[in-house]
Parts: sequence; structure tokens; C-alpha cells
Amino acid sequence: MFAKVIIDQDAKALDRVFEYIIPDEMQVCEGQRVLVPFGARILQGFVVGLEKECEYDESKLKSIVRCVENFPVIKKEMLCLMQYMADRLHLKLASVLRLFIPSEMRTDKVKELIVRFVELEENFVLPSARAKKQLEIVCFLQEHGKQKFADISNQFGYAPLNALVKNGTVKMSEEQENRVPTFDKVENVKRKLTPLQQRAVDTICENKTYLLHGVTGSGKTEVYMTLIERVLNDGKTALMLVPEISLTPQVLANFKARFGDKVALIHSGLSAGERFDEWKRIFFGQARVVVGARSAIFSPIENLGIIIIDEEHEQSYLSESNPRYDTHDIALFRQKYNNCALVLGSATPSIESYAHAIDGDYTLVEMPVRVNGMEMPKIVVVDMLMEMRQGNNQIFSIPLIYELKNIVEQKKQAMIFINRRGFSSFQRCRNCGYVAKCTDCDVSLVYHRFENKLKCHYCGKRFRALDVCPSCGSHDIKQGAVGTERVVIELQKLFPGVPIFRMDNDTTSVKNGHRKILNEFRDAKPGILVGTQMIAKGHDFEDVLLVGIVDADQSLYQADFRSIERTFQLITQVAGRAGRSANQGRVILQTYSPRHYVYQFATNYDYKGFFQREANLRKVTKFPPYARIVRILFSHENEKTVADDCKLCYNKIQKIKEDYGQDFVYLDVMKAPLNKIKNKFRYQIMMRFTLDKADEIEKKVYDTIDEKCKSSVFFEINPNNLS
DNA sequence: AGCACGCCGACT
DNA sequence: GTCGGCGTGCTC
Repeated sequence: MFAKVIIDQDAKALDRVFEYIIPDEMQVCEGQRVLVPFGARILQGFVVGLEKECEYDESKLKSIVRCVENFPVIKKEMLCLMQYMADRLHLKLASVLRLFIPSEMRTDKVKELIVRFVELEENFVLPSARAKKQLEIVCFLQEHGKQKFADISNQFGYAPLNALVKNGTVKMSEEQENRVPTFDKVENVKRKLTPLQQRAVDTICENKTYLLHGVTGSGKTEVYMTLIERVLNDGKTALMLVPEISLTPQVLANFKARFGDKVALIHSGLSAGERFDEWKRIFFGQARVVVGARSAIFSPIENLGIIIIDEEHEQSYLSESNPRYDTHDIALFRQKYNNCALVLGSATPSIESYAHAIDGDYTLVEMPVRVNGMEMPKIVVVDMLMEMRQGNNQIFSIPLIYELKNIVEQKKQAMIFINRRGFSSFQRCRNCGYVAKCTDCDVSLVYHRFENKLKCHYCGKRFRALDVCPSCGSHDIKQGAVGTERVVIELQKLFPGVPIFRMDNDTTSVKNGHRKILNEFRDAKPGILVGTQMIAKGHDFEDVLLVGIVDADQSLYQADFRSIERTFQLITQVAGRAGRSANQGRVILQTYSPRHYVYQFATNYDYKGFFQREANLRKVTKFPPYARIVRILFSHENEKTVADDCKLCYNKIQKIKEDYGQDFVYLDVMKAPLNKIKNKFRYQIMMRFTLDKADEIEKKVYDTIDEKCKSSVFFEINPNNLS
């Protein structure tokens, strides 16, 4: 027999199958990890096919050395998925396979956790009465049976236990144990479903794709849990994805409380060992519910009855580093393969998904009312240009300060949303215009007052903060756009003595930073929580009656076609934090473009109106979901090399464009908006195709990329962020 | 990816 | 004369 093997190396030249002889005495099946001789080395590979005949010259074939495991780590479904992703997303087979197993497994760094147990020998002799501790241990074991060595040793001391083992009174054994991620213990509260929730549950009963459009606070989580329970009762399994950011201890605890040992949790906070053990529990069918972030879509769970993507509009479902993929595509593949239901849930569905619902590809399920019947908080738009004209140059408008005062007086809580961390987005010399930039990246440095450093948000490099302009010596340094640190400092000036908390990447990177800040904020009344978009997700605080959006325009002016959509989503999500209890909340939205349609629709919570307007715009201007964008990004440390590679590729693509006329909507070549990151120069080719011909053109374009091209090449389909 | 083979410059 | 630079090409 012969095996088709993918070599586990991330190189384009190796991105194909190599054939090997399976020695007669060796048991090898599809999906197994093997060691094979490759050139002068022994490398790891994956068996992706078995054949009686070989295609390559048989005399040149080598034999598989051995299998790494005695079972196939890649299941059949995943082998199909591998081919699908490689074809559709132009990914290397090996890089796709790496997504399917925990990285810990490839490096063989994690070992199985072996736990030692002690129990009494069958014919044990009682220790002498003088050995008091030993007697205690024997009594304890007599009463409780087999115990962990570590527990007994902690409770009664290591020496007496060891003595008992030595003299043969107690026998020791070893067992492999799974590491269990820690989680908070909470009660399993099963709330009775509202008629609206019940209707949603009843509607989602077929093996189709559903778009669950439920306003913030409409109780989507309870719907998910009920659906999962039903699937489990049918003897099937469930997979639920949530954005990493909302995998809060609270959410994890709720799922553990409801589903107990049946649930496996996959999130970035797990240790290597925990991740490996959870993966194994899924692989061997012990876990029947998987709750996790993006990468959990690749869990080796079988017999799926339902896949749920919560907050489906979140951009974190698009992988932005290689291999690049959209979780929706993978979910749709697995749904078809397993013939199960797929539920996409959101208060603000992505334009793409809602368009599918309108077109009838997905079934729309709506929950337009909050569980507690409360109205959505009122959103007040404040024109910051007006404020300036009236002489207010502060970062807070008069109405926001007024509302904040009210909150403080009533001993309630407020959240201030500012989607930029640090103190200010740049430092610039007022005299000569010098702006501090990163030496390795083409970006201005962000000033962090707390550390008094300038930081590059792309490569993390730190620099001395400016007090004197290095170019002209002037002391007149201007601060750029406001960040979370600055907001906190300004609030402290306005409300001395009021507890103010900051939640962003810088304050939550320490272990449990997240939980600590939220717990402290919960008890602070009055209290103000300042944060980036991580405060927009799922935290329900009854006493938050005010949400301030300091710079709503921030996400609006980003150079990508989803920026308006993202702004609408952010406002709606942040607004949803206010007035979760009986008191109606209020939102103050500060902007320099108060008449922009996104604000008109957002303040009225008019998702459908917004969708119509935005969808129409994209239809007319030929953007997704009514066209496909493809970007090829070239990067290399030598600027001339990238420019040449890019230009060469562009010239070839131009020839393709001539053949397709109107279907090749757009083609351009340019420096990437971020021309340099980590000392690598970046050039790009931008393209747009009509949907009809997209697959065909895309394939041709992909094939023109020269294998000998020295730059690294990234091929992106409908990318989210065009920097 | 990594390793071998191969064809041109400055050195014990 | 040789040692070694890294360009090119191959790995079942």
C-alpha cells in the first residue's frame, strides 16, 4: 500500500502530496500523523489518502518511518475541510492542517498529566500506635478509599505517607488525568422563556441556516442554551462560538453550570496543558458541547446537531493573520457536512449576513423586544463643532458633563466609550510639524502618559516621550486625538473622589485583569468605567444609566468599506449597556458629523433602515456582498524588491483584466496604507470582481503570483482592515 | 523549509 | 591553488 502524505512544513514548494510506501507490518490510516524521510531529514507529515497504486516512480519511493499516534488525529470531515479551504482560500494544505490540532501537540511540549493515587493494600498491617500520623492516614483511607497522593500528603504530611508506601501498607498507582480549566461556580438558573424566545426556539428546528436578529437584552443566550439542550437530548452535539472578548468568566460559568462536564471550553486564557486536554475530551467524544472563540470552529467534534455563532457581526471572526479565513465559511461547510442547523445571532447583523437573509439563503428569526420589556435607551447626538463654536474646547460636551454630574449625585454608574487606548494618538511639534514615528513601522507613535512612553501599536516598540522637539528644539508639543488614559485623567479633574476605572488592552493584559476591574466597578457607586470596545460586550450592570461615546467618528473614517457598518454596530452595542434594569438609560454621542446617516439610523435603533441604505450604497458602488474584493499584499525588508515583485504581478493581472471587461470592476497597485511594519515594506494590489466571475478571475489571479517572488505574499478575500 | 550542488572572489 | 559566498533546485 501507498500513502499520500502532506509534509508539515509551511512552504509553497511543498504544498502538495508526496507518496510513501506503507511497510507491510505497519497499520496506517487516513488522517494519521507520521514521520517520513524527506530529503536528508526525517519530517512530520499527515496521511491524507491511501492507494493501492502509486503515481510517482515506485523505485524512488521511501517508506514511512512510523506513526506518531496510534489513531488518526485528523478526522475525515477535517480532511474534506482542508481541501475546501485550500482550494477556496488559496491556503497551503499544511497550514490548514495546523489549525486542526492544538499547537502544543506539534511541538510535543505538553505531556499527559499523570496523577499518583494511594490506597490501602488488601492485607495491610496496622502501624504501631506510636506512629500517630500513620495511623490517621490508614483510618482515613479505610473510610474514604483511594485518594490522590498529593491530597493525603498535604493533609497528613509527606513523611508518614511515604513511610506507609515504603513498608507496604499503602500501595501507589498512577493514572492519566485531564486538566480542567478553572471557572467560577454559579447556580444553574433556568429562566422561563418569554413567548418571543419560545417562538425563536420553535422556529429553529430544521437543518438550515438561521439569522437570529435580537436587540440587545432580548435574551439570545437563553435561546442558545435551550437549543443546545434539545440537540443533546436528540443524542447530538453542539458547537457555540463567541467573540474572545465576551468569553468572560461569567459566560463560562453559566455554561459550566448548565451543561457540567459535557461542555469543553476553548479560550485564550487556557494553559497549554488545559487546551490539549480539552481538545482530547472533544476528540474522544467525552465533551458534547464546545464553547469557544474563533478557532473552536475547528474542534474535532462529531455528530453535530447545531452550530451557533454569537455576535456574528464581530470582526474577530475574520482571521487577520495567516492562514486567513472567515469563520462563517467554515461554519457553513461544517453545517452542510453534518447536515445540522447553523444559527447566526446578533443585535446588529453584518450587512453580508442580513443580505443573505433578505435573499432567502438564511431564515430570519427576529426578537425585537427586550426580555424585561424595557425600552432601548435614548441616544442624544451632540455636535462637537457647535460645542467648539460656543467656546467649549474640552473633550466632553456640556450635555455629557451635565449627565455625568447627575449620575454622580444619584450615586449611579456611567460608562465612557473611547475606542483608542493610550493618552493621545500622536505627539506633534507645533512649531515645525515634526511627528514622532516608529523607526520600524510607518505609523505615528501613541503617547502613554501612565508609563510616560511613546508606543508603537503595531510592533510594540517603546520610545522616550517628547518634551522637546528633536527637530527644532521647541517645547510646544501638541497632543493628538484623545485616548482612554486622557479621558480618565480629565474625568478625575472633573469629579475628584469618584472612582474611575479604565479597561483596555493595557489594563487587562495582566492575569484576571478583566475580572478585577469589573468586580471593582460593580461595587463603586457612583462609579465611571472608561474603556475601548471591550466594554461594549455583554456586561450587564443594573446601575449603569449613562453611556458616553466620546468620539463616535473614530471608526467612521477608517479606510475600509465596512467602517460605517462597524460604527453602527459599535453605537448600538455600547448603547445596549445602559438601562438594563427598570431605569431607562441615556446615551450621549459626541460627533463632528451629526448629520451622517449612520447616526440618524443608530439613534432610532433602525437597523432595517440602515441596512437598506448601506446595502444600496454597496450595490451601486460594487462592494461586498455585491462584489468581491481581493487584495494581494507583498512584504519584504528591501523596498525595491517588494516594489518590483508587486509591479511584475500587477502587469500580469492587467492582462487578465483585459479579458474580463466589466466583470473585473477595479484594479490598482500602490504602497500599502501602512507602508512599513516591523521593518518590512508593504505594497499591494487591490481588485474588485463581480460575483458571477469572482471565482474564475480569482483563480487566474492567484495562479499568476510567481513562485520565485522573493517577497512574502498574502492573498486576502474581502479583507476587513486595509492597512 | 532546509539541505546539496554549483560556479565565481580573496586568502592560509 | 583552496575556502566559502549564497543563487538555484529538489525533496516522494
